[in-house]
Amino acid sequence: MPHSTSAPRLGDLERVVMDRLWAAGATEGATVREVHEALEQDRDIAYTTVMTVLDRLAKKELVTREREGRAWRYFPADTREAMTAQTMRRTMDDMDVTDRRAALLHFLDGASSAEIDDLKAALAEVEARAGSGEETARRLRDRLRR
Amino acid sequence: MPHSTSAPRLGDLERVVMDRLWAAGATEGATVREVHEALEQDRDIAYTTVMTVLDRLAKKELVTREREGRAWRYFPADTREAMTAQTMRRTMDDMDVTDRRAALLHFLDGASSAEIDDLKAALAEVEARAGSGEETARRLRDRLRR
DNA sequence: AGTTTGTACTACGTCACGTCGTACTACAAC
DNA sequence: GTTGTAGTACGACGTGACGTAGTACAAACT
Repeated sequence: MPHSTSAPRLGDLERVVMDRLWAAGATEGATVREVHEALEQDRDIAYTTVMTVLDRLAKKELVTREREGRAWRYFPADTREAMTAQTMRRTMDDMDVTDRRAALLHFLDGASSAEIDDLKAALAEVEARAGSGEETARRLRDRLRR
Repeated sequence: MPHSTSAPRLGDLERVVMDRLWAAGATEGATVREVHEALEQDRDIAYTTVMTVLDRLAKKELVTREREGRAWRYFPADTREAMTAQTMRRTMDDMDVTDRRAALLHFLDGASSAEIDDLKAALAEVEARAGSGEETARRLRDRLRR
């Protein structure tokens, strides 16, 4: 049996391509040609290489695509922030961390004070939403699961 | 040029081996034999396989080792929690997240309320340490860098 | 001296990724 | 309608990471 790290990770080029899609905007998306033209400014890369990467990203469901004439238009499946958060969460799950408080403490230890402020802001926002009748994405998911 | 995702990731078996080391304890550590005997209970695995994995973990500096007679005794280089936090942090860096608040918000969205409590506890602890004269590891690092 | 214990080094299969080439197809321009 | 020209689909190759292990060889017991 070979290896099989649960979730899909991003390679270097894959990340660069995602960057382009995000730069293009979630609703605009981009075609292979557009991404290729953008990347070509910085590096020497074949059109088909970009195509392959976009294709693999679609298979991993990190991007979606819609027909546009004969071509496909690709869209990021998630925002950069959501994808990042998801990866972070998966890391914690994969590592089988039981003492999450300790893990988070270590995480904060590596954080700048600006980041800690960000975290407090995020926390406050979650609290606020919990206080009002608004349903967070998480709570919605929880509810649907039951 | 092939790919090169900045930081070392753990494969499945590597993680299992780390689990054994952590189970053995950071100060006790374990020899190849010990780890092998433990793993053998659950799966059919060669002694040398364990050795190779431990060797690679050492090269990645995820474990350290000390001579003990002819054998090596291996120790986890970090706690599970520290390593997890480090990986999470690296994820955020790698993903080039500018809007950390949004990322953290998404992270919290995937969190259970127990986890949120953990986070608040961790945050309070950091605050407390900042308030007292105690120096956190981060602040120490910051200071040394300047 | 023979057996055991342990390491070092090499090796092989597979998968993920970066990287393309080629074959084939619609659609447009002549 | 024949010739280009996008575009895609599919396959392929090289390399590094990992899981997996064999072999060779040194040290340590018996």
